[in-house]
Amino acid sequence: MAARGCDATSLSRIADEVGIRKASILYHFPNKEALRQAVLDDMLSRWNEVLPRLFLATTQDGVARFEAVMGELVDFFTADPDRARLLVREQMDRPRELREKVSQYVRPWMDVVSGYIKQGQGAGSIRADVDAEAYVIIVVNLALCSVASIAQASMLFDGEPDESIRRRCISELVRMARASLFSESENG
Amino acid sequence: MAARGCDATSLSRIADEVGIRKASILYHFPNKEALRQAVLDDMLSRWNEVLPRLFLATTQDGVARFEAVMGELVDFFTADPDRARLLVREQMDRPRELREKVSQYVRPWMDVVSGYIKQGQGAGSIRADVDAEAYVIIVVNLALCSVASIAQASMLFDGEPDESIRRRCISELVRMARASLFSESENG
DNA sequence: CCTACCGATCGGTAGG
DNA sequence: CCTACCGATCGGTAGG
Repeated sequence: MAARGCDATSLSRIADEVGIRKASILYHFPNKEALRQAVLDDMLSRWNEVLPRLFLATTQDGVARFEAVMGELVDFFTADPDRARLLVREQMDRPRELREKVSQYVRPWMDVVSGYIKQGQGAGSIRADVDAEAYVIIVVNLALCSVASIAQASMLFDGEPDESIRRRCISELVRMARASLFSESENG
Repeated sequence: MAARGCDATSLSRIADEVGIRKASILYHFPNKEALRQAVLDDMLSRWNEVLPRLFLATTQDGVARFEAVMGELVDFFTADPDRARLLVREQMDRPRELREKVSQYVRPWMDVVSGYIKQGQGAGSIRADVDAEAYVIIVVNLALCSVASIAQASMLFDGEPDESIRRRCISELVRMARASLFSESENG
C-alpha cells in the first residue's frame, strides 16, 4: 500500500500479502478508510519517538544540531523510501487530512527547529535572510520528495550504479540545506 | 487527469469534461495508455520551446543566468501546478517511462546547466563543493515537489492566506538554491 | 461520434 | 477468520 498508494492498492491485494482473505481485513477495520488512517497514524507517530531525543539529549552548537536533525530526517526516509512515497501521495490526494495529521504529530517539532533558526539569526551564526518557517517546510519536503523519486531519476548519470547516484543526490541536498542556512563564517 | 493522476482518472470522467462519451475517446486514441503518452509528450515538449531562448538569447553573467533559468522553472510549474503534480505521480508510478521521456526532452538542457556550473567552478564564482549534476536534479525536483504539494502545507502558518504562504515558500527555495550555489563573494 | 454491451475488479455486506 | 454474493465502475469492443 505504501509503495503504490492507498487508492491504487486494493483490499484483495493487501489481503494476499498478509495471507488472508479480503473480507477478513474488513473484520479488523470497519472499512478501507480506517485502515488508511491506521497506517498513516502509525508512520507519523514514530516521529514522536525519534525527534525528542535529538533535542533533549545533548547540548550542541548550531552546526552539530543541524547535522543531527538532518541526518535523522534523511535516515528516516531512506530506511524505507515507501514512507516518503506514501506521504507524497497523501499530500497530493488528501491535503487537508494530511495537514491535520502533520499538525498533530510533527508540527511541534518543526516549531522547535524554526525557533532554533531564529535564535541563531539573533546570534549571527545563521543567515539573516533565511525565512525560518519556510526553510523548515522546504527542507522536509525536499528530503521527502528526493527519497520518494530521485533515486529513480538516474538518467543524468550514464551507467552509474543506482546506489552511487542516490548517495550523490542525498549528499548534495544536505550540502544545499547547510550552505543556505549558516553564515559563511560558520560554514567553512 | 493532471490533477488526480492518470491511473485515478477514468475515461468516463475525462469524457464528461470534454463533453463527449467514453467510447468516443477510444476512437481518437487506441487505448488509455496512448492518451497518457500524448498528454506527457505535450507537456514535456513545451520545455523545448521555453529553454532554448533562455540560453541562446543573451550573454549574461552567472547570477543573471541563474535568475533567468530559476524564474522560468518556477513560472512553468506555478502557472499550472497540475503539471508538477502529474510529473511527480508519473515519476512514482512509472519511473522508467518518465526517465526515457525526460532523457528525450529535457536532458540536453540539464547538461547545459551543469556545464555552466562546472565552468563557474573553474572561474571561482561557483562553490567548489557543488556536485553539478546532482545539484541540477535536486533543484528541478525541489521546484517540482514544492509546487505540487507545498502550497497545501500551510499548517505551519496560522491563518496566513494561502497565496502569501506559497510566495514565501517559493522565495525561500529560490534563495536556498542561490545561496548554496554561488561563492560568498558573488552572493551578496 | 453514438448506444449497447463485455469480463474484470473494486469496496463492502450477509451469514456462519 | 471464511465463502458467497452485492451494485458500481473500470478499460475496451461491436456495430452502426
